Amino acid sequence: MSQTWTISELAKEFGVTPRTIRFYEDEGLVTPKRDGQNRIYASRDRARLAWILRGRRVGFTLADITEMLNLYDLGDSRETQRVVTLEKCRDRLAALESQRADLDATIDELSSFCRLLEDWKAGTPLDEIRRKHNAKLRSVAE
Amino acid sequence: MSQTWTISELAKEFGVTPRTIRFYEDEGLVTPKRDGQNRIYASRDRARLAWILRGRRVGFTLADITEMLNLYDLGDSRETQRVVTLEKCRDRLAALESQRADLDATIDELSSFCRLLEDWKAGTPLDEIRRKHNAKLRSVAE
DNA sequence: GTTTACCTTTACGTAAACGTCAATACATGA
DNA sequence: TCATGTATTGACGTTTACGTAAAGGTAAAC
Repeated sequence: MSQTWTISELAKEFGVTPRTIRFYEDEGLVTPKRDGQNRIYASRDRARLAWILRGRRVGFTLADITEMLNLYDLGDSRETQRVVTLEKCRDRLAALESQRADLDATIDELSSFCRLLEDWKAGTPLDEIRRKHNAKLRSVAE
Repeated sequence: MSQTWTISELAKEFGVTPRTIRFYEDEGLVTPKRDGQNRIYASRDRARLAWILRGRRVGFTLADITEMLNLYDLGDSRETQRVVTLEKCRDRLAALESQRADLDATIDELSSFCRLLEDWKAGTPLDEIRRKHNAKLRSVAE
């Protein structure tokens, strides 16, 4: 038989509270089985939970995550339904990749500033540092 | 003299409402000059606004963004202060890069599913598709 | 001069994503 | 059997990030 988990085991593993997991259940994101009145989570629930939390970390709302999980849940093979799913899937991918561009730009800018701070540390005169680093930073920092 | 903008010009350009920009001012994220009682925004404000909105798009809270902008605002050259700033800056970068790993993983998984849908479209029998695509997807989708 | 079109402040409203009791059930070890 | 620990279901509270009137100032257009 395959492995199962209790709510607090998963909560501890993923660093969230049981309340959070129950909330996701209320929202229909996970659907654990029951042992009496206690919830028991199978590996599917665990995987979905991991997916939800990763989605949350990258800034998606639960509504977004719900939609993406629903994409996976497409069970039937109806052609039109599958085509719609594929479309939504591609839209989501486009959003994710646009977000990655934003993320890269943010990383670039912050690491530029980081290098400026490191140079400064070395005791270089201020105007030389200014010459070395572009004007993009100053436009934000004044 | 350098260019300036009104609140609604910036709102329109960045696709937010004036209310949002005023809110950011309340939070101390932008500090426009005044012409009488009307706000006038310089290029510094504009750049900061762009930074804020990009940070928002990648999932940071305004508190996070405030902290990052404060890093830039370091004006004095006190050594200990600068070292602390550099540390925070590196912490932020680590967070951003960890977030990018999450994002990449999400993109990978979603594009895998996308390819599965495309294969299915081609009319391949179901069990062949299952063989072709790994078990990772099924663990979420059942 | 008054309508139109913006701007302003103040203040209460709201949706999302949980936190935090409170009251209760159930198993288990002392 | 009684306490301890963990589970449950409501139900209300909280924070974030603005939305949405309400009530008014100012300046150009008609």
